[in-house]
Amino acid sequence: MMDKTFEPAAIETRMRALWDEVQAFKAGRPERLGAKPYSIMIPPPNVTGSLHIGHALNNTLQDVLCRFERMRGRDVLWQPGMDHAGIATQTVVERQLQDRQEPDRRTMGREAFVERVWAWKAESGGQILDQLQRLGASCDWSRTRFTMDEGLSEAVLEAFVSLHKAGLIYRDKRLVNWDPGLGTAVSDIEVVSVEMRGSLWHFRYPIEGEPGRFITVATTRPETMLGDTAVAVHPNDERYRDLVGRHALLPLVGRRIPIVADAYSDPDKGSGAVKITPGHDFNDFEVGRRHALAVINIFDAGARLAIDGNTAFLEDAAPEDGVLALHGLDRAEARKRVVALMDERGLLEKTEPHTLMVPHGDRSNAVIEPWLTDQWYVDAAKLAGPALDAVRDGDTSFHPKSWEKTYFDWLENIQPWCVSRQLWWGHRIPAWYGPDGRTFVEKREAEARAAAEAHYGRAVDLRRDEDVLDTWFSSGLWAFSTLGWPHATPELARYYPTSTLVTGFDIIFFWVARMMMLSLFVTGETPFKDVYIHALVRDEKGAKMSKSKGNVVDPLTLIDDHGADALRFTLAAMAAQGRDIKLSVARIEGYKGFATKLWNATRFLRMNQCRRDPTFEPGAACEVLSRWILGESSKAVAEVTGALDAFRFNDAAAAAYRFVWNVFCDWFIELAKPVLQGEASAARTETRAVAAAVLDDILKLLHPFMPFVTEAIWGYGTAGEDGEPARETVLALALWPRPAPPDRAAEAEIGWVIDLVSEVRSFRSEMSIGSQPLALSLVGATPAARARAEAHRPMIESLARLSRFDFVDGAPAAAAQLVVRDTIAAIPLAGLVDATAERARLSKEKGKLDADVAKIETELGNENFLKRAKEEAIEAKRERREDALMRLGAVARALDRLASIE
RNA sequence: GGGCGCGUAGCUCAGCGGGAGAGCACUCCCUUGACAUGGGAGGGGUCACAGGUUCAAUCCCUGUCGUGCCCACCA
Repeated sequence: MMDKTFEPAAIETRMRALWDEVQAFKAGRPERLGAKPYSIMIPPPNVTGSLHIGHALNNTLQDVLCRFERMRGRDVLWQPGMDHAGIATQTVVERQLQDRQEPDRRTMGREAFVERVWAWKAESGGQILDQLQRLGASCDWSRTRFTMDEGLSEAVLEAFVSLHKAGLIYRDKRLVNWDPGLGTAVSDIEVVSVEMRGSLWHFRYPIEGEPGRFITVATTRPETMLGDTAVAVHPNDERYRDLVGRHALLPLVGRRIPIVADAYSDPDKGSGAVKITPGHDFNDFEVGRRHALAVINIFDAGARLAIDGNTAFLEDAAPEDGVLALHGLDRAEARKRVVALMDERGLLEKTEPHTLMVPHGDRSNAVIEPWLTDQWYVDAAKLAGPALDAVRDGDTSFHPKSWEKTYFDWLENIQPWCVSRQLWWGHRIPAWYGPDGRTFVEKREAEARAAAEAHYGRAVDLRRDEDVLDTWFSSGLWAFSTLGWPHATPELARYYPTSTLVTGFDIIFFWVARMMMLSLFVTGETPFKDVYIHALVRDEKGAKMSKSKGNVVDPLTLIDDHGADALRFTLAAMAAQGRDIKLSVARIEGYKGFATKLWNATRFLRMNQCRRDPTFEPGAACEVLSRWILGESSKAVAEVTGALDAFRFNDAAAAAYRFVWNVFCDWFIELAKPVLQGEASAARTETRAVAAAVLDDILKLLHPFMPFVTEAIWGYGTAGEDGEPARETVLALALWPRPAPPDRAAEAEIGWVIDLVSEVRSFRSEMSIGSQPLALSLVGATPAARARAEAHRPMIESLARLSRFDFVDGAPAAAAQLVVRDTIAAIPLAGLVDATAERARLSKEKGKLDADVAKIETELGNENFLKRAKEEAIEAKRERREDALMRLGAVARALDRLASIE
């Protein structure tokens, strides 16, 4: 027997053990090898990660799909795993070394440090996988992969080498986004612009050969002037026309720099003349290229001034006293000093307050410095073509479709992807350099040696590239590397391309687009058929939740407090929202109530011997109530199925909720009580079986959303009572119900009963009658109506709380009259309410009906409406008019009768 | 500067061409043997604003206002 109260925590632990025991989530179960595969690759969480609310949403939706497809009989692979998260993990371990006052990474050396990271992973990495299981994620946990494990590392090497051989990966020296905090290059999408308040300094640069004449340039970054190699003005700018081709003398540095005409310069900005620093500004770099300007790097890897002994800086320069003393200063300090020096020399024209967008590293939050270095790049523009075509041609579809525009816009304007990182934790780039700097890219050192030997004609010493790859490079291979690629495994053949990718829009660029590009290049196939993009869970201000802001809602706490099922149901029900979800705890509480409701309804059915009957055939049900609830159940099955097929998680959840609570519990169980609690009869036997059968369908419908409570109620492995057969399988592997056609006659009949009961309840409440029993008479009922009333008499008497229920020919005097479809029900007023109250009630109803009828009449009187509207629309309107008129007539007659009594 | 959203009941949000919905909150009634984590009945909305298309607009189009996000190389 079930526990009296619903305790999610206990159930969750037990069900996890059960699924584990029967290996419910294992892909490739022998009995399903003939079935169509369905596969989802989990967006691999960071190994350093712990479950946040975004993961909870993302994985709930994936789990809903996987459980749904599994119950439809598909062979489901939900591939789990983790990402090595280069920067995040290296940072965590470095911090740990610092906290424990151990030698830092440079002191311990690369090999020891990497070993240390592995040790950290073994000890405290990957807690998130257990947390996902607490959420109920039905991944095939036996297949868990890690981007740094052996197989995936091989895939990375293979992909890198073949991209290189195809000329799609190359090494280049150009400006990169340098993160001085982390000491590594990052890609452009890892840079976020932050609005900051700063100043705009106007500097005077003396014109060569014309003492006393200056050209004024405005800058937000005074310290970079040390690296200036030109001043640019617009070709059409009259003010400066005579200066083009001449030179300015860079103050403090004494460098002679040309004044060039370039359309990049905007006459309306600042002074119209702009200082050009090709070494530390992306635009200036381009200007420099057009005018063959020198590129001077004035910073070291930590963005400190590196000018002393800097040959590029010192060439053709004669730094003033004190300038070389700035060597080693941080950017911010250098800025102050440069401004002060310029001011002292009377070369600071003015300083204006200015707001500007400053690039920051998304991980480190350090100000990014454009810096000239050698890095590895992926030729993304070339890879983008097939990735664009795949979506344009519909091989891959986004849901909602509107995200395709975002995807197209980005790929159409894509820049080379910088994939090298100056870190130690990650996939080391398989490139070796010969004595002359020649590069050999091979999967293994031995192959590189062989290639080098072939090239040089002798064995030479090779030096391996120090850098590792961007974490997103290995994530980009995830769709197939997890299945064993580059080996032709049976899993690869069976589950790739995958079915659906579920992710948030914030990683369309980072991950989705790159998986598309890399998968298409490597496998020639689009990695997934459908991409479902869900909302981001944000805080109440619409900001991303983050630990540093302290605005996170911990899903594990929510699970502790309300149960995983309630959290999951809430997330699924809210999945429709556009781009923001503001999670409401009240809503979660509400859905916990839903799980409790299901629990208690089940208890009631068990108490009333509603057992599954294997011989029961739903199609052969005789009772109207049976046929009705079976029809309603079918409707719910169709709704939930259709909604899930279309990724409308919220509609699916709402349809299931409505059916279970508002139809099954509120009406079916209540209507069935007289039979269930009555004497033995064929009707009782049938009702019990029907109740059990519909409950089974309910458990199935809800299982994708609330796996724990439904599996617990399903009761696999627990003894059936009173000869009830034991379950053949766990619910997770049971088959999804198939809808049957609804029974219109039963629908009309039970609908009438429900309306009658509702009318009586409404009357009782409006008239403040309380709970005392009422006498009710059907007035002038047709034989059919009479038969119907008789058939359901026990239900009606019990739900409407009637002391008497009979039939009369004419309306009794001093009685309230209720209109129920085509029937009038009369309740004697004597001793209950006075005629005034009843007249008020009827008048109110009449008012509503009058307004309704008037509105419909107007529409039906409109010729254009009749001429142009759809047939169904007109017909529906006519039906509404008939119904309203009928009710209005009854109400009017009742009012007349009241008047005649008084 | 471009792009994409959103403005619907007190709150959080669904709906998106033909009768305005849910959860929570609120009011009233009900401890009837599944559930008071409950049951029943209610109140509450010119669906941001202004035009337009249509027989018909919360829903489609245009604009305005408010609000949020993404992208962008501006001194």
